[in-house]
Amino acid sequence: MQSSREQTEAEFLKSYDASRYERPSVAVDMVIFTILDRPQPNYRKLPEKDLCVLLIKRGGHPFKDHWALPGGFVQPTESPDQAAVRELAEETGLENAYLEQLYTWGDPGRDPRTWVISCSYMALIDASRIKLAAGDDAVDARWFRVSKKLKQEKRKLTRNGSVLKQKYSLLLSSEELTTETQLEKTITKHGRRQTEEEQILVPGELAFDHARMISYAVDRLRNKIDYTDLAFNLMPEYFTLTQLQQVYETILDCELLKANFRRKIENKVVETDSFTAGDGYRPSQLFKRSVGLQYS
Amino acid sequence: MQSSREQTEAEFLKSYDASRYERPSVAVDMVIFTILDRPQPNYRKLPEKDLCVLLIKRGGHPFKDHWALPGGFVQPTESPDQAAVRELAEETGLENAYLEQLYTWGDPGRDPRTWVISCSYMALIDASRIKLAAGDDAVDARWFRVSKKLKQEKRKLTRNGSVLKQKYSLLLSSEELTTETQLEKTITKHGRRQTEEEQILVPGELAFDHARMISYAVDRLRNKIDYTDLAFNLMPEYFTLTQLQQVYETILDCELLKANFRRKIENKVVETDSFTAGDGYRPSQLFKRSVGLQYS
DNA sequence: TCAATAGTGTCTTTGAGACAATATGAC
DNA sequence: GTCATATTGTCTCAAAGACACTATTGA
Repeated sequence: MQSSREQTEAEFLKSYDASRYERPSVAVDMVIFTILDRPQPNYRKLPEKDLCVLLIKRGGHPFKDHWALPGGFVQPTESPDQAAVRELAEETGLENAYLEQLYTWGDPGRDPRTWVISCSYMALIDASRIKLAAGDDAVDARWFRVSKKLKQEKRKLTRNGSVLKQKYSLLLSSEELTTETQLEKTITKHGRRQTEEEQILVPGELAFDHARMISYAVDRLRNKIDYTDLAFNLMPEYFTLTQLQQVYETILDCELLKANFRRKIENKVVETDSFTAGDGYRPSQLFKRSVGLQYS
Repeated sequence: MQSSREQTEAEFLKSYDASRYERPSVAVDMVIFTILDRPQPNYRKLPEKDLCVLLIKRGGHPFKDHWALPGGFVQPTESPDQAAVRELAEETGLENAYLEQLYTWGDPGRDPRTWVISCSYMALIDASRIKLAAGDDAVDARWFRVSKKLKQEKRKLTRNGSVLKQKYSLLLSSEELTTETQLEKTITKHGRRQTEEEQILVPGELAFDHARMISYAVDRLRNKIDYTDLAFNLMPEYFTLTQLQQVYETILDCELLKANFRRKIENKVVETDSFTAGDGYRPSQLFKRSVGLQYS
């Protein structure tokens, strides 16, 4: 195989013409999620949780002073996956967080400078492990609360199928800025075919198409949390079952019944001998993730 | 926003430096699936079904004369998604098949010519609509039967977690060539963290890393067929429930019970007045996909 | 009649969801 | 005791799975 490839170098060089075509820059953009406690005014109450995403304030053009996802260009010596690991480490100092490739975006014109194709990744990190060195390398980095809500839904029958249009509001907020992006998801059934598409109706103040990337990541997280163990990546090593439930509730944006939730996750966790204390109410047992031989 | 971006052109140009970095070529590779009847020797028996993938024989280096996924480079005027639509049309003549982005691969050295990052897509087409104009543009194109099977499984407990190693065999076969690729999937649980990885143990005769792309696509198809309506994209407009069940069985590589299957899909299909005839056994009612307002 | 597939009924088991009841520590 | 949360038990309902039975065609 090797030898036959080197045999006719003329042809090899001919196919090398591909390198004369125009090439895009390829970037990775990191949607880094964590769960943070909301400052709770009422004493001796459980703190509420928020799903948060890490954004940085851009120092240079384009979109100077706008908030954007952390990321960077893929180097010739690394794969996009490796670039994502590197960017995550540079941004948060974490070497081994959960990381998942999401989608590769490349609408012409998504970057006003030049042709850039971007591969988005989702990272899940445990907030207790990270100390946001704000201004790490002279950039502002902040956690923004994320809330994606369905605002409107329209169903229509067409000649040979049907259309479902859903309007969503994606709200990102920190102490410095609150910005809303309005998106429309269109699910079309035409004959046997079903297609799905999400468009930006009203862009917010985020740089590039990063609001859409965040929206996509929220969807993925919501969908996968039910049938995977993704949630544990957002937990500290020891946690109470109520804390775990709060993480599910925050991500799914709905309330769950305690008894049912515990049944559902009972074989994914192991109890420990430790308990919480000093909270003004009954102590709660601490659990760890099960390290057993079940996989999901 | 626009004005502030044009304000300090000096800075704009500075960030434009990104274009001086080395850039990769970006390609799309198409995993085009269909279901084909296996030639059935026994008369008046239902034909068995095979999951098939479209491969083309490469005319040029590298991997000259090896079989490969159809695909091509993304142009500056289009997104990867649009490139996938274009490539699918060029290869099959189909304008509106089901198409889904799968994964973006970019291991350095995956293409011996130069730095190429490739975005893989899965397409599902109804074999009854396609007439493989073999040698369309002077390339051989063939359907290869796909079979991915678990060969071995090892579970091990580690200090702070566990490891599951699964060996798979991916068999691709047509009249011209049968080739096997052996893959190993490693699922590691370490503390709260769960990671998954698939490596090639023994490469087959396919070009580039295309065997891994096919393996990934088969996994995706198997996972999604349970909770989506993907299967209908592989069906003709009118079909019997047994044919639909065969498609599920072929993809999942297991047998299903008729009564249960019918209950599961009864609200996804609509009956018609037509029946099959002349098969040597009881006629079967033909169904269409439901065009109702349910979505999945 | 038989071979082969089409189509339906029902029992059991499993799991999701709803709700109720009891327990415990700080104050 | 009260407040707020922790923890467990049980009932119902729906879906999944297993299995058995009847129906219809061509030969």
